[in-house]
Amino acid sequence: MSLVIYDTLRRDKVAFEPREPGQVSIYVCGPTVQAEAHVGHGRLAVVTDVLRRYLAWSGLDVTFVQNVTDIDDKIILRARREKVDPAVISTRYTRMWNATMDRLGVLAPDIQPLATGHLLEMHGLIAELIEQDKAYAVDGDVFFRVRTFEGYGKLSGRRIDDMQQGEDVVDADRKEDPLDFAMWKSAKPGEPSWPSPWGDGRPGWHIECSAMAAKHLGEGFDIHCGGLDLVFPHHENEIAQHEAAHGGTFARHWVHNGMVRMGEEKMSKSIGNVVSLSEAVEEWGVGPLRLWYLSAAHRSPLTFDTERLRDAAAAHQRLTTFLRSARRAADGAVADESAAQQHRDVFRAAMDDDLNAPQAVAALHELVSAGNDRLAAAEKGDDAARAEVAGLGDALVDMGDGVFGLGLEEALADAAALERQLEPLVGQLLDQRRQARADKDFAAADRIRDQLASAGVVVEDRPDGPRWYVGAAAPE
RNA sequence: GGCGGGGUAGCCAAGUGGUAAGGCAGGGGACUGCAAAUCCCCUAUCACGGGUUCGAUUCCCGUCCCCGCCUCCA
Repeated sequence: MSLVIYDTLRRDKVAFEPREPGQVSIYVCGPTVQAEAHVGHGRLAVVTDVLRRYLAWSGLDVTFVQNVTDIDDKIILRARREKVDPAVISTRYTRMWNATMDRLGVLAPDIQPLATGHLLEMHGLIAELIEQDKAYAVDGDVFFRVRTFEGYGKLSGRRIDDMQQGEDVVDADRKEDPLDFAMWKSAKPGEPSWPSPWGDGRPGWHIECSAMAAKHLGEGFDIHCGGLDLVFPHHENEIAQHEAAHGGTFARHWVHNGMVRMGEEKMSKSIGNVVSLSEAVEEWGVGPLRLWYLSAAHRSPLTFDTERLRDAAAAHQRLTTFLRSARRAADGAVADESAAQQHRDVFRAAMDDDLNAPQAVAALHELVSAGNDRLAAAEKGDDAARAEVAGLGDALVDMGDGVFGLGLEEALADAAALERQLEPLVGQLLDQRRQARADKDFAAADRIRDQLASAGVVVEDRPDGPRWYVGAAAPE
């Protein structure tokens, strides 16, 4: 493992050094469960999933924590609109989030802590900060005294005095300083609240992550992930809360993913240009969608549009087609592990270099090119070629599915199940077609082929006879 | 205004001080009854202007343009 990764705090690529050799702890800021996940959330999910898979693939033992923010202004607003309890909203969207993640092929977190389940931990942290005079309570609200933390701004590269203060600072009348932020918000009529030493209320947004990350991963855990748009103020405040209270280092590495754009704009709920993640998975399929996510470096912006998704789908098909051909041509041959060594090395080098997914995907394509080159020989029964093709296919699955979660093997298995069902029907049609071709009635033969194609059955005429399979339905 | 990230072929996108991966699309050829799959071949003076250097797309300075954060946001 010699991963080098860009660390937002140090503003540079740095060698990844886990706190404990061989073990990695990752905390990811999860969703505020107030609406369906959109394609932007999917990027966070895939980037962190690939990071996690890659570390595990490299032999490390990964503990992955992603929280759920289940209490917040927007949840309350939505509940009020729908005239239901806020917990109904948070429960609904937590379930939807998890279901969508599952369909996206994202591994479930080892721990998925809820904000409302960690109020005691938050209270402890807040009390500690008050004790140290780094926070103060005013009429049931508790604010963090930003100017007492000298490291404030180190993550986002801001100097406190440069910060522009908008005219509409929330709670300006009660804050000592407009920069201060709420850790505990006093109960408002009609809002859910919990008891606390400072009166009934609910937690501020930032406190939950400080408290839950420390509780589940301990101080100085390895990697904190989130969207680039959370750097300030959310992550900055997480650091301030933890480090002001305990000293030390909150997280060793900060990894942020870039935004998804629609055209030239960020995809964002407030702009209202969001595309539902579950609909995107439905429309494009897991593999193509994930390949699209991996088509740009993880910090770069990535644009969502039909043409790019189509490109990704075509590229994905190239991988699947090779795997199908390789499996068939290998015909049970013992894989030649060395066949893919070079491609594994390139893949690993690319991933080690700041998770350079575009380059790693290129390595997969080069593997496919090498495999395609040997396919003809393998199909003719050349034993060495069969072993090579088998080895390349295995390596493609190992990297493409194991690290990138492309679901290549699964797609083939799904197709195979359909093929078994369709066998009698397709067999009969192909018999008719064989007869038509023998009679030189190519119009009839082509009609049959077209009919099968419209049902997703692809027919290829080979020197040794027709071959067919259920192809991925190409989205239009 | 402050901070940060970018401008590479028709599109997407890596990358390097010694004339630039990969995918998609396109063109030509092989194979095919025609296709499909596959193979071979073709398609970039790296935003602009200076500078450093034997040599810069890659380093430095400037200019133009784009995007993100600075308020909720993955």
